[in-house]
Amino acid sequence: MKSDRTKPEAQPRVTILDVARAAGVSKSSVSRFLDERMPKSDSETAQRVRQIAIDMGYVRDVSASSLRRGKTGMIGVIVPRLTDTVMAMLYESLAHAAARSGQFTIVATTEDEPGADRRAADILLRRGVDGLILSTARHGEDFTDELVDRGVPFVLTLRTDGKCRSSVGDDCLGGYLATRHLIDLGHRRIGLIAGPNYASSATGRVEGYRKAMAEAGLAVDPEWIRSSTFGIESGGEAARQLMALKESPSAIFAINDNTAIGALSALSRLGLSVPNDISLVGYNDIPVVSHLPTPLTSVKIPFEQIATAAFELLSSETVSARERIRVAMPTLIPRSSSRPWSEKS
Amino acid sequence: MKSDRTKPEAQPRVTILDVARAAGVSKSSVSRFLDERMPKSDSETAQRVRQIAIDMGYVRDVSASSLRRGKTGMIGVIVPRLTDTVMAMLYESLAHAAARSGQFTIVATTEDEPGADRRAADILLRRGVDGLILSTARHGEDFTDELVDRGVPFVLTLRTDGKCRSSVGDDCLGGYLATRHLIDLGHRRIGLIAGPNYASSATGRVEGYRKAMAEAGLAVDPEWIRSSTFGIESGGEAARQLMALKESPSAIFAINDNTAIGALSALSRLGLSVPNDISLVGYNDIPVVSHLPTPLTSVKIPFEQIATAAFELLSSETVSARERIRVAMPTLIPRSSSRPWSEKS
DNA sequence: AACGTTGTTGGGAACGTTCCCATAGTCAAT
DNA sequence: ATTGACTATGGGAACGTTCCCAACAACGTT
Repeated sequence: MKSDRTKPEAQPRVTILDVARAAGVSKSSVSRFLDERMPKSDSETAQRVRQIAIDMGYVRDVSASSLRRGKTGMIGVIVPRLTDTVMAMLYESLAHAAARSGQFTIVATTEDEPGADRRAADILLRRGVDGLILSTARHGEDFTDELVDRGVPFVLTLRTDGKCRSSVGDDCLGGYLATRHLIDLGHRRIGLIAGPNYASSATGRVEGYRKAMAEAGLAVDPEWIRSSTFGIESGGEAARQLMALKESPSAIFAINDNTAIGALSALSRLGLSVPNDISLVGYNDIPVVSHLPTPLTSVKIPFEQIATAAFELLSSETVSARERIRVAMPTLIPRSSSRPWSEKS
Repeated sequence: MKSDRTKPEAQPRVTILDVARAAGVSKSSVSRFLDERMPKSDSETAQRVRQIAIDMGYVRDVSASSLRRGKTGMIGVIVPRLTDTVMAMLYESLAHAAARSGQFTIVATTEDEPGADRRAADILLRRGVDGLILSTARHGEDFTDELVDRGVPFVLTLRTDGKCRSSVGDDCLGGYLATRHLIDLGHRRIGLIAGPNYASSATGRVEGYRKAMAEAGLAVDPEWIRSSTFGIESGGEAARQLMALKESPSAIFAINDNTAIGALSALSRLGLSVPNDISLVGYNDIPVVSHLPTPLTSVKIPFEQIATAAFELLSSETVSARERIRVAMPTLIPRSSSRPWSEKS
């Protein structure tokens, strides 16, 4: 009970006034010298004052600064959940990008529930964020209109609505690359574990799939396309359905790594081997998939690049229609889960 | 180019003064009526003023409020990384717990690098957090002393240094349960993929392992214990080393699910089947492990409970020595990766 | 009727910073 | 020497809220 290792009394704060007094200049000057927004100012005194501030242990009070400036330097990020590694990767990249421009991100989650993004945005805006980055865009929702009306700067990422400023991966290309890879390996009957159709990331990849199939002159049986919720369980269910078809596919392209993992598990439980009996390709290249017993072929998304572009879009005053949606190129990473196929086997 | 869907001019803010004017009372009264910290106040006028505030779309300016109150209502959380699902689960639980007490969490990551927690704490403190929750405690580091000196309230979580306020899982019990489970199944030679010895979570589980082995009268060959970095790759390497022993183990307890996944992969590549040739138990019960081709037996940690306790510790003025370290009970979740063993096979 | 006790109210001064503006200083060109 | 055009400086007023305190009202007790 005697020496509780927390909470002695806090030291009194060193203010800009203390620094001013110590340096023999006015608070206004100190404020100017310490203003990170104007790069020049390195006169004789400026440097001296800055050094004194450091020596005295001065740290700017963000509350006071934000109050006066009308900006907090915080950007709100909305993701479905952080326990989805893809979203965690995105968020970490966004946090890095923010730090690079002297800003800071705070995050709120929606669990992918329909109305939750509005609530999340509200919480973040109450906290005083200067802008929002949303990865929860849904086709046919007017939530973004509300943000526009309120004058809140925002950018969509990973998923776009096709209208608002967005920084996304080229999902169509990614879907094409994945499917094309399987076609090149000799597969003809390729199943698709699609995503929910409210997400542009999912529909884009489906589009890429169709494009690759069409280009190869392969007809797509509608039965080959099964939707999912992006979840592992859901991917397993879709895989089971695909394998229950009279002419089951020899390869499956899963809309993301989660559904691919679910599929892997379901296939294994059906006594099917990946890649001997069936090839499998995922999407996102989350760390775990390269370390599975059968390392998964997947499509890598350049998150850092997407995050950087998102911040550029967020901070630019106006953006031409052409540049409103920034698209980053994905890369296919071939691994053991996909292998050549010949029809006779 | 014409209708850029972001940035019209922002509306002028509704202040407490506007509300006061509209309601015909003083700003002081409005401030009091809207103060969430005092629950009582529901006089006639109080309710009327509150309603007017809502109708006018008033939202409190956190910067001004924080400046005056000297508190921001933000708690900083430091984790190694969010792309580790365990840490993401922890953070989400902490975020929930914070929301329940009207607070908000912001997060910074360290990548588990030695000095990075100090930097992360600095960033968060500059942002004005009222306190810190650290999951990066290391044995034999004096970083926490610095926080104590500066008068910053903080709590350790998941990992403890044994001195400061902490909210952790009972790692010794968890390690015991996992090992005991394998012993009960008939295993006698049980390998351990330990963690880095700077983390109390890892050393606690090792302790539990030793306890269970000792209790069963089983000698522990030092060769059976391999350290790791908590990473997938590292778990695979440890598993390979274990299986290279002249008398290789019939079961492996991995310090966390990541190393278990790495082990699973390595074993599979050695042509060994889990659980037929060897049993495997992980720790943390991250979502993916229950959906692997061989669902993994794991130990579940009550994150919500740990998060709640962390906030209680953070906000309580004084804490008796006995209650300084709060310990939550883990639960073993048996799945297919562990099965009975008899020596003759 | 005078007294404390309790509760509610509004005026005004903080909180620490930034920004506007007026003043003073420097230099070059007239 | 006077003007003009800059640049560096400090005083003071914001920013929106909370908190202190004094004023007042309402009540029951002596």
